[in-house]
Order: sequence, then C-alpha cells, then structure tokens
Amino acid sequence: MTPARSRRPGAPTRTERGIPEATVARLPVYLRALTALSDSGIATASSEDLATAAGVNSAKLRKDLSYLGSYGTRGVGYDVEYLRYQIAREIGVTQDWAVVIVGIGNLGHALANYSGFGTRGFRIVALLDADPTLVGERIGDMVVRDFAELEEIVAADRVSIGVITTPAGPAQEVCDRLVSAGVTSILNFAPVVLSVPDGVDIRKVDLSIELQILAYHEQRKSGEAALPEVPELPAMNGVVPDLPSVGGGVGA
Amino acid sequence: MTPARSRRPGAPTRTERGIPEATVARLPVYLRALTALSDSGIATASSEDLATAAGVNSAKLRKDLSYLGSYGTRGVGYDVEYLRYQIAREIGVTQDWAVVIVGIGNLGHALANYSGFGTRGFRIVALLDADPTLVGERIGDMVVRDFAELEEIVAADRVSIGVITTPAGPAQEVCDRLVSAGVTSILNFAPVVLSVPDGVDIRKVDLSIELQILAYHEQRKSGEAALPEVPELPAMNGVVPDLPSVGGGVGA
DNA sequence: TCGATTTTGTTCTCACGTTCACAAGCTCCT
DNA sequence: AGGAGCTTGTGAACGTGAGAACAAAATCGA
Repeated sequence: MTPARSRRPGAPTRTERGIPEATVARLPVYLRALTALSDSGIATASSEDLATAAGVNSAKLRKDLSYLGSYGTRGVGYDVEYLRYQIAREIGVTQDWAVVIVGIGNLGHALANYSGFGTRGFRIVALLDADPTLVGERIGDMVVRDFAELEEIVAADRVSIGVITTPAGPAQEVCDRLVSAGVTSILNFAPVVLSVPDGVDIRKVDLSIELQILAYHEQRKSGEAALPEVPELPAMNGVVPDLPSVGGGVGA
Repeated sequence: MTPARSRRPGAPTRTERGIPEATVARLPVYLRALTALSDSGIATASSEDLATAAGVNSAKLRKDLSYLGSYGTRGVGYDVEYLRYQIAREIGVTQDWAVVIVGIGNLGHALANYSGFGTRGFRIVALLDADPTLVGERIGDMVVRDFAELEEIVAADRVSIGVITTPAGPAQEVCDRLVSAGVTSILNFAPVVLSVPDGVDIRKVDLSIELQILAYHEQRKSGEAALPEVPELPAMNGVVPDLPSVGGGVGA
C-alpha cells in the first residue's frame, strides 16, 4: 500500500527530518568546537579532529552529523565554516531569540550579567521580579521591571523563551503566567518539578541534584562498599536516624 | 566453571549493587519529593503518589527503587521517612561533603550565596580566585582566598568536590590543579570540555547549551518546516552567510 | 589512467533505558 | 478464617543510543 514504507524494525522512531534527542543535545557542543577551530584559523577538520575537540568519539560524531545531511567530503573532512553554519542553522541560532529572566536574586543577577548570555543568538529583553524593592534597579544596561508587565513584554518582543530563577515557592505560578502569556520554552533553575501543557518545552538545571550525583559516585570511591551499615528494617513505625533536611532546599 | 554466572543476555551491565546511571540521576529528585511529602505531614505514599510528585511515571519509579532494595510494602506503599533515609544514605548525603568553589565572578558569587547550597549534605569550605583584587572580599560568612592555597585547603578539609566557575580560558588549568590536589569530583560551569584522568568524575552545567536545545525545538514549532532555505552546498571554498560568533562564548 | 590512501556515511550488533503487565504479598473486611 | 482489593516488585517486550566495522567516494601520486 504505502509506496516506500521503509520502517525497518530497529530504526529509531523519528518524524521526517527529526533528529534524535541525544544528537540534538550534542549539536551545540560541536558548534562550540567548530567555533574554536575556526578561531584558530583551521579551515578543514576530520571527524577525528572534531570529535577530540568536542570530547566524543568519532563514530558518534559522524553519525550525528549524518542526520543533518552529507556535509563532509570523503578523504578530506569537513569544511569548518560551512559545517558551523549548517549546524547553527539547524539549531536555530542564526536567528535571534528573545529571552526574559524572571526572578532577579543572586542567580538571576549572575545570568543577567553573563556576557552576551554566553552565546549570541539569544537576546535578553527583560529582567522581571515581583519584589517592588528590586524593580528599577540597573543591571548592566538593563533595568529590572515589574513582573506584572510580563504579558505586554512577551507580546511586544515576541518572547518565546523564559528563564525562571525564582525560589521554588513561586516557580509554578511564574511558569503558568509565562505559558499563558505565550512563552513556549522554559529553562527552570528553581528546585521544583514544573508542569506545563503539551507544546511547551521545559528544561531544568539543578545544582543540588548535580552535586548529589557526584556524591553518589564519590561515596563508592573512597572506602569501597563502606556504606554506613544500618539495620535493614529498623523503624517502620519508629525512629529513623537523624537526617538534616536533605533535598528540601527551597532557597534560591 | 563460574558457579552462578547469571549474566542473562539482556541484563544491564552493572557491578554488584551498582545502580544504573539513569536511576542515580533520578534519586535526588525522589529525595526532594519525599522531603516535600514529609513536610506536608504525609507518612505513607504509594508509588503513584511519589511518581506524581517527582514528575515521572510510577513504573519507572518502582523499578528505580527496586535497585535499592525492597523498601515498600505491597498493598500499602512506602513509608516516607524510612524511604527518604534509605535514598539519602544510598546517595551519600547522610554525611557531609566538603566543597570548594573556584572562580568568584558573577556565577561564583551566586553559588556562594546560594543558601545552604540549596541542599544540606554539602559544605562550602572555601571560595578561591586567582585575582588579587577579589581575595579578601567577604561573601556571606566567608572570605575569598587565594587560589594558591588550594592544595593546603584540600588536604586540611578533605575536600573531594570542586566547582569550577571560572571563564573558559583558565578552566582546564584549574581543573588540573584540583585533580592533582586530590579532588576527585568536579562540577564544571565553564563552557569547555575538560579532560580528567580515570577515577575523576566530572559533570557539566552549560547554560548556553540548554538554551540552544530549547531553540532547536522552538524553531520547529513556529513555522513548521520553516528552516531558512539555503542552497545545499553553496560555499565550500567561498562565502558563508554571516554568522555572529555563535557558540564561542568564553565569558563567565 | 589507475591504484593507493584517506576519510566519510551507513549498516549491523549490542547495551541501555522505558514501559507494560502481572504474579506475589500485604491489609482489611466479612 | 477466607476472600476481596490494593500496591509492590519484576519479567519481558520494545525503543533508543553507542560503537565497531566496512563500503563508497574523493584526492593524490606515479
């Protein structure tokens, strides 16, 4: 029936021109590596060179790039400038994305000052906070505005990306406001699980989770199998060894 | 030959009591969810309740927990306090981990002020910077010290975790110093790929990469298939459309 | 022009991760 | 005491990701 239904059993389920998520997450790394090579005046690089610069192995890199198209030349390698442009275009950083930052505490401050937001392609159009004592403060060449102006700003500047740097408490409410104002991508630094409707993308950066993952591995390095030995079922209805309020961090 | 070599073909390759990496990354999330439930005075929770609080599905949660042992009760659920303690112990946050932060720019500042480092279990023992104009500055109840004192501090306080918040330039050098001083886990905020010897764990938090991943998905939302159309092979040895220095961000 | 050399693009296989579905086990009610 | 009703723990199926390996294509030298 379907003319060329070449869905082999083991083939990754991707929509037409869709790129696997794992690959998407690596494209920015390749982009940065290419930029570094370009700045060093290198015009052509093999997959091996690129892979080394990006910290992955070359087979993976070649496979990743193959999802974008055939941009290399066999026997030669990749043209650095050309590949850089193709990846940038695929990611979407050839155009500018308007970004708002909500929650101007320590972290919001740091991000606002982050020079050029680390990478071009993103333009901070507003710093917002609900605290009246913060509104009006100058940070770099921007002024903190009232969170109430959110909808207006999003509409005026076609903002599609919001960054949440509030404490955990108000984060969900802020998130809901962002979504209903029209923001469809959110980067969340607050230590909570946010729920968003379909169609809205959300990514999370969580400091204390990263540290805890490191701690897990650290624990099995020093003193192999030296977990604090504890009775297996000591206290189903009684006392549990004292535990400082781990994991509950609600502060920003 | 080998007595009980029960390596079934499809079984995940894990060493004795080793937990899959994907599961380890979720344990801190469960820990936080349990703490929230505990703070609400809830003593018992089903896998469904927990899964909702943690933002995952219940089958995954149950499987994750099963790697730790059988801590639930069929027909009832999990004792919140007890499970919380077991996870905390497994991760290693029942003990204190000494942490140094290197690079007291905007971000380092923010992390230093991060109340209780978001989560107990981690204790910042030093803020370090090589810039003499920063050394001596007070941040909260700490004073910025000279990076040259690193080795001394690591040895004195048994520091095993280092956080790098320098610009990209000095990051590898800082990393090398940390490693040779005895630090075996590193959390890197600098936008570079760091190389470390075996036995040292490294995790990376990269703001601009997160934004670029969001941009990728954003691009295929608005204007489906509306990638800027560009000739497929226009400029192997010629001009490439102008591209601001994307991905090269070296600022902190 | 032809073969040697290099390096990409792709196929194949295996490992890992997620989800379904259900038996095992616990509690509670009759 | 026994059965009904939940909920866990896990076996099995499925989907995604990683890496080895190789055929296809391009360059270069003779």
